[in-house]
Amino acid sequence: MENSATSTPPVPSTSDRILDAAEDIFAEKGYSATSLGDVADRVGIRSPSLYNHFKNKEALYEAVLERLLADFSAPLVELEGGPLTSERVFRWLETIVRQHHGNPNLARLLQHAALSGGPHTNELIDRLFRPMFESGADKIVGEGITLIENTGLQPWAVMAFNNLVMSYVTMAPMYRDLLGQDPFSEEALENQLKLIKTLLRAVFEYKGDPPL
Amino acid sequence: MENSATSTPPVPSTSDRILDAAEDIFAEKGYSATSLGDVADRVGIRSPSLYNHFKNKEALYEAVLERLLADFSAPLVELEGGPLTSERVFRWLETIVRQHHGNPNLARLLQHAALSGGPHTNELIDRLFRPMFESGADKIVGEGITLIENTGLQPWAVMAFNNLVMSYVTMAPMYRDLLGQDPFSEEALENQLKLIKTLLRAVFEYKGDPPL
DNA sequence: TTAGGAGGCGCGATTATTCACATTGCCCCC
DNA sequence: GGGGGCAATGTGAATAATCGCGCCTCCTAA
Repeated sequence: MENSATSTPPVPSTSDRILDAAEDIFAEKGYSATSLGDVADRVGIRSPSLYNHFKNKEALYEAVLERLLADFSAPLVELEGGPLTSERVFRWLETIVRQHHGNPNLARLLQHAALSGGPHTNELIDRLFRPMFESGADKIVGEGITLIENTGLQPWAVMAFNNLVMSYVTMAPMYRDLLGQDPFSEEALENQLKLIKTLLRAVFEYKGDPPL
Repeated sequence: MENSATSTPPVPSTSDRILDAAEDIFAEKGYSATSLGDVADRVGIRSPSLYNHFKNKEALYEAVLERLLADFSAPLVELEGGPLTSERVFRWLETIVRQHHGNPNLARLLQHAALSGGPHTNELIDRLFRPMFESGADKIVGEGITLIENTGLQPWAVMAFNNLVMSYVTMAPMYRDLLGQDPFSEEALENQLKLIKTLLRAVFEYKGDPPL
């Protein structure tokens, strides 16, 4: 009871510290290039001690995935249901942007999985993206969105906006180099939100098919 | 002289076959997770034989990068210079889309580099993206593009459209699963081009800042 | 006293790299 | 034309490092 509700950081357990370290390293190097020695080093223990907390490397990876998926799913459920106004869509995108901005590791892990495979890749894709195509997110209609409605590009557009958000964090070093700004600063967040908002607005307001 | 100009495939040299195999595997697994044994296996030789053609693993990686950069730079130089009309911008984007569609390996390698580092990462970023910010591609003005002009988001928009293109191929497995279509089919290419064209048109025509 | 958790040791597999060696094709000179 | 180098290119064996992982011992807190 000495560390349950005393101060703000409640002294994370060893298991949690292992999860934290593993998440960072898996996200950086991908599953197969990650060595348990590196994970143990960051925690400050020896690699055989990891086996007191997780069955093996794959189980550790699985636990990392599970925790990330839980963290990212939570704030999105409250946005489900109800009519899909343009404002709702933007709030949904803004939530996702802020999530990935706060913790880039899920996007990085997913990108590694998409490139190289690794355990549970299909399950990861399923649990992250199926909801978007089932709970109505692909039915963005009712406000006169000419862009998507009659071109059959709805799912493509959904994927595109998602990629826009996720590739921003997986390509963070590029942004750092080329824009000369910490891509995870508050200022950069605002810029990305402004751009996405503008793009989204352009899409919602765009009508017709004038000659290019 | 017996195989100089006989048939269409001019019997690639061993070095070229090594480059082909290495490119695929580096692009899939990234630098550190790629084993020279895998490369040699795909070529059909033993791994020590690789050292007859390349000094070491890093030199092989370097050669792969060099060849890819040369291939991708070539079709883009002819689009440089001249006034930046919306049509030019779209043709430029279309060229990039078709390039990455034809060979996804550069995008994949760059994504690995952005995530995990590896040799020559900074040089790779430089040579791929600096031209876009120097030769005038960031000065998309003159047609009344309200979106970009006065918001300071120009480079952000350039990066966004690039990410749109590149993340499509790095996320190809996702597209295959979720859209139920081979992401590298002609049909998928047309869909992606249509979406990008539409987005770009929306951006070019969008003016003003009505309330969201 | 007891059980959980950390460390030390080490096995077996894989990796990049080196080296000694076999084989091949080619040029040159007798 | 035959044969002696010779460079190019392949091979298997060997090395040192690293990896995942199992085993066993010891410490310590309840």
